[in-house]
Amino acid sequence: MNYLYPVKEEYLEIEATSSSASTTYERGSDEGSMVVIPRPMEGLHEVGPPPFLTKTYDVVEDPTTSHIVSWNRDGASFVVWDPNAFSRDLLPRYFKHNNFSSFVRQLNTYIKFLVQDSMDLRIDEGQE
Amino acid sequence: MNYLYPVKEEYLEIEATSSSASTTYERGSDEGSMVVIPRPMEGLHEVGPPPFLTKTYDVVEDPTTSHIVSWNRDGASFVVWDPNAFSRDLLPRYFKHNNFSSFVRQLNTYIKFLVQDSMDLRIDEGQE
Amino acid sequence: MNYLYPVKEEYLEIEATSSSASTTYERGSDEGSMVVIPRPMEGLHEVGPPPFLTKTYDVVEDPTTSHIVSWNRDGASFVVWDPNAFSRDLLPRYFKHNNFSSFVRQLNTYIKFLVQDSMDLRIDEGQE
DNA sequence: AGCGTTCTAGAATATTCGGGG
DNA sequence: TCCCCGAATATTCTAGAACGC
Repeated sequence: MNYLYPVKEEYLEIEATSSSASTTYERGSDEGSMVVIPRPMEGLHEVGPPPFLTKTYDVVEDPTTSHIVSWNRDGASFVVWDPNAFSRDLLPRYFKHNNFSSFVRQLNTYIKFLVQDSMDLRIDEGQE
Repeated sequence: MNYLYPVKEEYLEIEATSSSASTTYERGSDEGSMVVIPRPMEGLHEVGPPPFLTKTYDVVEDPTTSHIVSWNRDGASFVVWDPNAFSRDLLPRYFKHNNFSSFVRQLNTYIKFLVQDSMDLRIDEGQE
Repeated sequence: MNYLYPVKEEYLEIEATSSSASTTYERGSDEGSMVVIPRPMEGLHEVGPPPFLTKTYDVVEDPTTSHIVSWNRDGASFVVWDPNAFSRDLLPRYFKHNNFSSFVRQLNTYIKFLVQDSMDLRIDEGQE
């Protein structure tokens, strides 16, 4: 029922640099949401989740850049610890831009699809 | 009889200096797909796969040009590592043109025939 | 205010070894077309031509890259002498991609807006 | 009678910009 | 630039249509 878009497991290599404020984006409060949902075979034209979500998942998941962005302790949100490095170094690796606001615009676009039933969405400020 | 399952994914490096862009097309996961159907003599009008697919299979298979185009690691897709060389050097060997877009048009045409019952679809990215 | 009249024709030499294919796109026959509209201060929201058209005009105008793309002799069209170099080297300078097909898609999109009253349309072919 | 090649357009997602909470 | 959203343009992928052979 309330689940996130089915996401395929994919891993990419990344790296990063440093500094500044941080922002937290929340996802469903119910435990391990945004996990990979198995896809039934009968869906011929089943498509994966939107590229934006898989890319976002990938960049957050990447352990080599967890000092820039990572899942929160509860696993229900992710935190951008270093927006500058995130914009400058990480975004161009996944998207055709390096604007934090463009990333947020997409996030807001897909939140509505991710929110099922009663999912919360909240933005927190993180501290270095 | 799933020959090939080509699909849409293109990986681009903006700072291309010579030939950095690569394109991935998929095929069915079952091994040995896109084989030529044996034609018994009495079956005069039996036909093999469409010429486009056999040609595509041939060019992807050719080990001497694997630096330009080759099967992906998983064998479920093929990657055009060097679209420029692919268009310029390989397409004319098999087709009456050297336009990448014409090749893609044909790929899209045959996707519908290639899609069978329960094929998986997966996108991989190639790196230079 | 007919800026440009891009159109469809592609001339290809099959035996291309490095960069032999060329493509011609047309513009209106009236001189000085596709100029930037001057913006007076009071017209805060006055807009010039669509970014795509100004960028296209710029790249065609640039005398340092006329061996890759330039106006045709009659000035009514422009020719992409070297599509490979155009895609690889020039497109990324102006756009967020290096795909010739994406450029062509935009051209086709703006054709409808560029066509005015009774503009002539003519296709020329360029030779290396 | 398709099959191939070309040109153009539809559709979906992505990026930018600006306005209203 | 705090956050979210609508809208316009951009980029990608796929398909329609015309034409030739």
